[in-house]
Amino acid sequence: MKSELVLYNTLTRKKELFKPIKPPFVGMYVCGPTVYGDPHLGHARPAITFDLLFRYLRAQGYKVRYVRNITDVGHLQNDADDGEDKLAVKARLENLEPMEVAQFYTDRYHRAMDELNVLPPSIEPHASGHIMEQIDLVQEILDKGYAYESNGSVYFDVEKYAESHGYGELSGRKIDDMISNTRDLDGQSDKRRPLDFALWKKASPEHIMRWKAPWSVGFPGWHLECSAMSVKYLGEEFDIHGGGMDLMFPHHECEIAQNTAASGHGAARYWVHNNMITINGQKMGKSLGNFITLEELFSGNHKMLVQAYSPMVIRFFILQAHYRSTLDFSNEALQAAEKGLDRLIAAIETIDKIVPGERSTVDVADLEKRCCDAMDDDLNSPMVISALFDWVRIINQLHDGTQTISAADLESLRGIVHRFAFDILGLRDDMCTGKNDLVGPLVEMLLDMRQQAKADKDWATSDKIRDGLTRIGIEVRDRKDGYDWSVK
RNA sequence: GGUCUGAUGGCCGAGUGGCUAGGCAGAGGUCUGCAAAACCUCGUACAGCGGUUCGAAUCCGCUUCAGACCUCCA
Repeated sequence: MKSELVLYNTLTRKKELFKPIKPPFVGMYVCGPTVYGDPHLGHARPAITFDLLFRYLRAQGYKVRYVRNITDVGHLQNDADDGEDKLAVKARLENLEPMEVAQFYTDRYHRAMDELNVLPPSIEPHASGHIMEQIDLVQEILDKGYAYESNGSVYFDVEKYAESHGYGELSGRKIDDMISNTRDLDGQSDKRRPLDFALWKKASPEHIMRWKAPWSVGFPGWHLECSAMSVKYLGEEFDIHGGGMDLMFPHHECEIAQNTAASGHGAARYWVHNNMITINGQKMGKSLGNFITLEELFSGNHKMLVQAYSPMVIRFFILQAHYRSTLDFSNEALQAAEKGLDRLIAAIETIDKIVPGERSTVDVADLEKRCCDAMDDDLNSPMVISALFDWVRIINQLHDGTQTISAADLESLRGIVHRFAFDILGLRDDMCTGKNDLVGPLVEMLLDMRQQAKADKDWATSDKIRDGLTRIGIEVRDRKDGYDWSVK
């Protein structure tokens, strides 16, 4: 296993050579969705980013345990006012059991991920199934003196913690700035200081998701689950922690503080953060009302969309940008991605039609090197795609006979392209879905008839067959010595 | 207000001291019965102003603009 992979570590703000704690094993934790709404375009970015990392690590021979949680409890809607749970609010509105809501959206999330060809994680723990672990962690932090109980709730004592540890290191914040910036006049809070965050909240009477703990009947704070579950499944120290950049503060910062308070050190070595998707230059968000769900994207059913975009187009679109850059959404950009993807997939299919020659006029090893180098350089998927496109041209030239390739090189070309396009980038060839055993011979019979018509200069018949096939979604491409066809 | 990013050709998007990113769109050509596809050729893009340098889109400073986080968010 060659490991030249370099990852940008938010913790050090540098690209670092990735060295697992215990090779060949790699532990990776990624913040998953809060299942109180439909999965949207924003969910696709981290899912695909870390799917790419997961796939690449596996391709490198690592045995990866990938943990991605489901948040089905515990994200307070508003720390200051009613302290109600997002899921509970949604449940009351829809008159459903909270778990029913969570299950519904979890299923929809899974379906969308499946369509995007995002591999399921090794473990997908639910916050609601790990209340005990979270209570234990709160107790540990209390025992270490970094938390205090107040009226049935437990808060993390940020200032005390900051005396001996760095709070704000991940997000690059200074505690003094934070103190001077957080002058909330919230007199009702049980918190001693505004910076403190909840580890356990006492449930108000109308709060329906609640568990018994030593301090009160209540529910865990919203940073706790990731601390508890990552350590439970990956150990007190593990390799990679991922998530969206917006989670850097306060979520991940608090996570580090919780782990450090309990065990003396942070849990993750490499913190990897994907950037956001923007719409017209603006972040997509619930409050902005400009978010597009994945289902709307796949169906085209949204006022901002001029057409439907297939899951693979979305995936390809996302992979065409580096994960740490913002990616601006537009119909134009998505349409460009769609056409590019079609051309790429068509070329990959063309590989199988290339007739090998005596010797190669092309350097297949160069493609592999470019792809590997790009992936090793902090998962530079746009560079991988760029290399593949250079080879789209070469593949077409090989097919046309302006270049030649030996049988051995052809086999290795096929292997490299499939490995990077399908196994690592996770693209799926869904262009030949219609090419089954029944349709194929039928189409070819028609096209043979068309060849005969062309030979007879019977253009009327020839065009009738072509137009008819085009109408039902079969594209015919004439060649000097015959034809190619594909299902659009 | 504080902290931090970013500004690349018509659009999307890599790169980051000297050597073509790539895709989409556009122009011309080859091929073709026509068309499509494919292939070939084509764009003097790096927000502005200074500075460092033999040389800067790439480093430094300032200016302008945009965005993110500080509150739930992927």
